[in-house]
Amino acid sequence: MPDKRTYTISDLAKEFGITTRTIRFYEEKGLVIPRREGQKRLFTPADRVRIKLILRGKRIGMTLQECVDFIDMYDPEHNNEEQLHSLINDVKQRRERLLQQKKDIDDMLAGLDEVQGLCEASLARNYESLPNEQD
Amino acid sequence: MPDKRTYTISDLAKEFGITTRTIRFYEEKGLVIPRREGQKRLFTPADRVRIKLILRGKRIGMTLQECVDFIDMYDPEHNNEEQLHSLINDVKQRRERLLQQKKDIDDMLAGLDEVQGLCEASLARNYESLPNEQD
DNA sequence: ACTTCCCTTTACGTAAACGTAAACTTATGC
DNA sequence: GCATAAGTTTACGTTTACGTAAAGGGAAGT
Repeated sequence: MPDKRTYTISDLAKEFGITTRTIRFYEEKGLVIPRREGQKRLFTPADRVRIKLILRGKRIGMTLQECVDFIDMYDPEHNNEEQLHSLINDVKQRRERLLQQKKDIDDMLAGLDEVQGLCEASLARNYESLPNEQD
Repeated sequence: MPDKRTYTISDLAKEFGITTRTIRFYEEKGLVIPRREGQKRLFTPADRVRIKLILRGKRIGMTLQECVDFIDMYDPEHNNEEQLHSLINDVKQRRERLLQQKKDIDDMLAGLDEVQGLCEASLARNYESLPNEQD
């Protein structure tokens, strides 16, 4: 049977390290649509996943709208051939951008290695020129 | 001899696909400090590289300030041991974040593959059910 | 001299993504 | 019965990263 668990707003806020305000803001934007129990919001596991995906997108610099667009590629509202080709095209562009980002990251990681190397070398030189127990 | 080439603001704007306003904004923020010839800005290759690095940082969602901080890790203002250790620590945290981002990207790429697969399968099914020349 | 560019400064405007405060309701513990 | 905690709505504030005029200077072409 399907997962019937529900979450309160602060459950999710705590889990993801965001504020309740943020989650309400996402609802305002239509990013999540929790049910209500009286006035209180009740989030489903599906909502939870959406938030997770949004935060993932944000980590690599996507706007909220881009996050939504990305997520929406999954649930198929693509009935006709036209839409399918369009979607494939979107996928292609997304992929290229992601690959560029990956390249950027690798370049930066290489930079970090270099910096760290210089630092450690500099520290080693310091110790060398200082008296130690073997003296 | 060092590269003595210079660039105008629109040279760089064109090269990087940004507006002159953006470059002036970066100067306002101290991100680049071009020389002046009269009133006009003259950018050096070093400025050009800085802009390039800034744009790279932005592509993976860094703020301008984070870009600057990142770039500044290269030119060593780290004299004493204290600063060196601090810098190494920064490097460590940066690296972890970059690795997380890389993981996020790989997850998304996998998602894209899946979506594309579904699209193509759907398209294939369409052709299957349509009359063709062999009929 | 006049237009056409490219450059400049100053300054107000804007979209995104929340932060923050105020004012109020609803269940829970003591 | 009253405080405390967690929830709610409404609404104005804030930061970042520029966009977009407005108003003008200086050189180059015709």
